[in-house]
Amino acid sequence: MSKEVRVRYAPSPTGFLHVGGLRTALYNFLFARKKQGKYILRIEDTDQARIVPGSLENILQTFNDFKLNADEGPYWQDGTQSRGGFGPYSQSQRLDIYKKHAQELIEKKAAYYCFCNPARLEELRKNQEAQKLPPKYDKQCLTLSGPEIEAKLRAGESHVVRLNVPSDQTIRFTDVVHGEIKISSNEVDDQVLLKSDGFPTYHLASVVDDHLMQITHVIRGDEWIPSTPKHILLYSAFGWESPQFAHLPLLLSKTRKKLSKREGDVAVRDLLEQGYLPDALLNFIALLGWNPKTKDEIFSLLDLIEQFSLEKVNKAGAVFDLDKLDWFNSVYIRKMKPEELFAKTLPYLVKAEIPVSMYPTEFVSEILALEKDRLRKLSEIGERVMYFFKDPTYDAKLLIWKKSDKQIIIQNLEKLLELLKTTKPTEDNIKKFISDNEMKTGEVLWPLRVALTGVEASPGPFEIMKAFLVLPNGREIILKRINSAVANLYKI
RNA sequence: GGCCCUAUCGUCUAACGGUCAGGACGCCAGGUUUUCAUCCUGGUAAUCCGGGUUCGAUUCCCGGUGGGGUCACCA
Repeated sequence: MSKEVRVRYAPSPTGFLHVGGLRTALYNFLFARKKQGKYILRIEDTDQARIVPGSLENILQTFNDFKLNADEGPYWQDGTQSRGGFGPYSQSQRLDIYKKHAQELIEKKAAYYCFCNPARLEELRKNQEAQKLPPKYDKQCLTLSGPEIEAKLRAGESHVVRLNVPSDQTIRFTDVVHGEIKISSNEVDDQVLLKSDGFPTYHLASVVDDHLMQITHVIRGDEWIPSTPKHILLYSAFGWESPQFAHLPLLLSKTRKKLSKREGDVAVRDLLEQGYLPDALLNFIALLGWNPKTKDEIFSLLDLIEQFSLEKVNKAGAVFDLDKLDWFNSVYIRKMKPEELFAKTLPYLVKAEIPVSMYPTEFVSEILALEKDRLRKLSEIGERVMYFFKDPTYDAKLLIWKKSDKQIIIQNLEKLLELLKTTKPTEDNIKKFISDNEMKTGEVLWPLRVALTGVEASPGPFEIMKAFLVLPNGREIILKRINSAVANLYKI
């Protein structure tokens, strides 16, 4: 019986969640669910200067939107409280734990006090760069004697605690996705573990927490590979067993650079605001760097859990391509139930300043049903349906179908107006009218559609009229628009 | 620059060492439609290069090249 799988996603509250972070969280979540283990959310707020107020709430809100809720971690919308038996889950509330462990490392000679000031470190680095050497701390403070250290500490000198990296060792670990990775310890810097403000750096905090929280698999981005040796060193200094590491291929921008918060459109919140559906985004993102080797590509969260395995994660970075996301999104929009489409689209109609509340629900539902197959993002809805709410303005030449004759178009529309005085504008009636008068369908339906919409591409005229007829004054609107089309035609 | 990771269509990717190198998005063409979208048909397009190993390399090994990441008292 192997022990329970425990994984974590550990964001720092320094800004909005971006798609790379979302994917890392998703893989952690999927792996935990697949293995019937626990998914833990831990907040890495050890850099006081970089904390952005409100970003924690924002991150929690975003996960909630995706239904990627953690089994343990801070409560949603309340980062100060924890649930789960390994809390607190915010590192800023675990300072004494890190201090204690740093102390332990010092006693074991695996770490040491360093009193060097920033100016000296800066100079050291400059010299090394000038000599084309890799910048590393020179272990000067390691030569300090016990009494010297005592005196400095008593005098309250500012200090940090550094990892004492041994020389000439090969540090190796087996990565679940990359296989064996090895690095010479000579490449590893004496990393600061405890900062002068008493806060730990990522390296100390994450190793201590991962151990204390009994994390079995560390699933994180590839950018962490170079610092993993430091973590391995820490685990062995403490005498702890290392968790399994799985480093995920990076998500790249179109320019093949690591996706960063500074680049537009990668903030998950922005994508949601543009009307990408959480399920579509999750589906798309899941397939970036992993795939279940099936023919189908449409997966619900449940499907993903069932299919997921770390062994199928690829090694090379993947470009985040909006085109394919658009396609996924349109697939998910088409699958939506009418009520759901209505609810999710409403905010976008309001944003487009369409006075939805002044119209019958049935009317709005009707027009949404018409646009459903055509939408790629919910944010497009406003401009697409505007003609239902506002008489269109358009170039009258658009009314003339292909190379047909203007006079014929005018004639046809006038005859149609005559008919509609006494007949309902339904598909059956108009089709009968067209065949009775031996008209070319294009010479009636095209101008009719343009008269109603003013645009080159839209749903068909019958469907549009059917929607209008839901309105008490629908018939008048239809007649008015045809009339004005005829008037416009006379002017050209 | 050092170190590390990586390499199949434009993009996401599939292929026990033996396939006409497959699928999806995009794009193009055709069909359906008054138009658009949906839907259906078809098409376009890839194994980075050079050495090995092997009867046989996309696949294994080495080198090169390209790309990326990382070198903080940030994560």
